[in-house]
Amino acid sequence: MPPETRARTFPKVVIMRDTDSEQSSSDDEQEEEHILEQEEDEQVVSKVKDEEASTSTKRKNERVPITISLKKKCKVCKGTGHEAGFKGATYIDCPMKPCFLCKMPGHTTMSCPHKVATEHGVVPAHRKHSNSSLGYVFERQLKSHIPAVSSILLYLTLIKPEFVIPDQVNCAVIRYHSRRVTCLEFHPTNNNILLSGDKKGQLGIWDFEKIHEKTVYENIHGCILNNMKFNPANDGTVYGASSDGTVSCTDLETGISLSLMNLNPDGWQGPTTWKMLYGMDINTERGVALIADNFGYLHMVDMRSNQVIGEPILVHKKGSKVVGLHCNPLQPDLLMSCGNDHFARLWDMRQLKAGSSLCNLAHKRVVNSAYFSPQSGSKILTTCQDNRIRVWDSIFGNLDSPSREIVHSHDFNRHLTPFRAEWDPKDPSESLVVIGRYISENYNGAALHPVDFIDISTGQLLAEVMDPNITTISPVNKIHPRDDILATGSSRSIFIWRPKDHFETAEPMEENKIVICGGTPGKKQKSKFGESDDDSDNDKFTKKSKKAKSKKPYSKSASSSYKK
DNA sequence: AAGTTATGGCTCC
DNA sequence: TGGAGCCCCTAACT
Repeated sequence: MPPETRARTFPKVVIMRDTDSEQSSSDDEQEEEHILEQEEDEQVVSKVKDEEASTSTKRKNERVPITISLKKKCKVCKGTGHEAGFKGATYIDCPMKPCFLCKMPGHTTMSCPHKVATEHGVVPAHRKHSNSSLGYVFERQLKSHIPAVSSILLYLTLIKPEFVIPDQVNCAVIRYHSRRVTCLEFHPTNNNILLSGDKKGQLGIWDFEKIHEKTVYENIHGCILNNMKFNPANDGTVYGASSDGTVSCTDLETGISLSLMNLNPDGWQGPTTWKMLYGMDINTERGVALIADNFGYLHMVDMRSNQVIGEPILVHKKGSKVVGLHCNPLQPDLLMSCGNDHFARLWDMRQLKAGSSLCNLAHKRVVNSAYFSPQSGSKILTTCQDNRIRVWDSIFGNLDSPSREIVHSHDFNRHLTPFRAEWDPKDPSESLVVIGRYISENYNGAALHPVDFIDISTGQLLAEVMDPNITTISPVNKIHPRDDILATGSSRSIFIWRPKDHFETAEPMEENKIVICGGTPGKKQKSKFGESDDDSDNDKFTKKSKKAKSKKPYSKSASSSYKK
């Protein structure tokens, strides 16, 4: 499928704004004065209009002293002469602050070299070939697992497959959850089932083919469901790690849940003692669930006996949150953790004790996620709050510094679920990655937050998918393990995306399927999504859009923009 | 319909 | 090492 070029409309707008803001922000004093004068003029005209039109001629001469107090004041730096904030759908940065995107001083987001980048800013690798301790420990074992795979992978990396980007919303459940979505997981064997967790601790199960088949289990956790994982031995149950300090094992059919671990048996004793669980993964070989808390500790639960194993192990700075755990897909004894101490760390499960990490990957800020590549397990992908995605091309190479740093806007507002770059598990070249974008784009006058597809071998932005109906930020994304499907969690809603092809080749003008759930309809969503809100009451949870017309926004134009 | 709130991390002392 | 105060693109509620 030939890649499309990006719609020209909004970069144009951006560039014009860009020029404006550049002038006002970076010119020398002389010019600045001139600009201020202009601004004052504008202000005065309106002021004069408002006040006394009759004396306007007389006032004209007194303009300068009056208007000084009317100068634009920046709400960010409180300085004068410029203003930060939205101008329509375009956000104008405060020029006194470092770039909001790349964090470097001297320019704003608008003029950032990493913005509107077909190639995001990429720091190239220094390719030293030193052997890490990890190499010694795991290389032989791991490599013996994948001799054929690795050579094929090398080949495929050189000859990249055509990426298939799910760029159009196929169906959605609006206001499905009562709080923002925190995690998504596709069912390991049933292609149509998507699980979702939310900030309240609820677990949603949705069959997105039979879109009305959806359930929410409300009583499994008391607050944020941070991570979910399926038990490979039994895909009828799912494990959950929650900020309520418990690990759950839930039967998907019945919703009956076991609590495998409770770190707060004595209830609430204040914030200094309350334990929360974040990172989680399953070590299949050992039959254990690994869970990490907000005090820096790793816990283990035996999945057969449902008993806690051993004592918690300090894996990150004491008192810091461990937000991510991942077992290597080919060598489950190789574990990676990441957290608020600005590190991602590699561990050997066979000798797991405080301070015994094989390797520590330094980051500038909190690491939201750290994943091994899904097929060979030999690459590492991390998402850090310094607005950079980091890639290590080989765990056997030099791990002192990443192979690439890709600048990408995901430095998140505290009220959002942390962004995590996620691999496409189907991509044999292990280079396609999806991540939601925090910063908005002016898209035909609307500020939208796209979901980005990035080629992490080059840093290239392959596609940015968006939909005029999704006005909220989409921090949670997951690519289907077998189908060309993207699932997005945005605020309380969930969206399923498929490639344009799907709509063209499927039965003509396939109906888009939108289910609107209960709760007070948000203003925005009401107008954007509903044909009307009326009949949502009869079918207290569900609603289906009836006409292709009403889904116009979904059917063309706005969904995607490819870059070559 | 402006104001409120839930919140996390960073910086500064 | 701990707490107060700050913070730039939230979203949903009153």
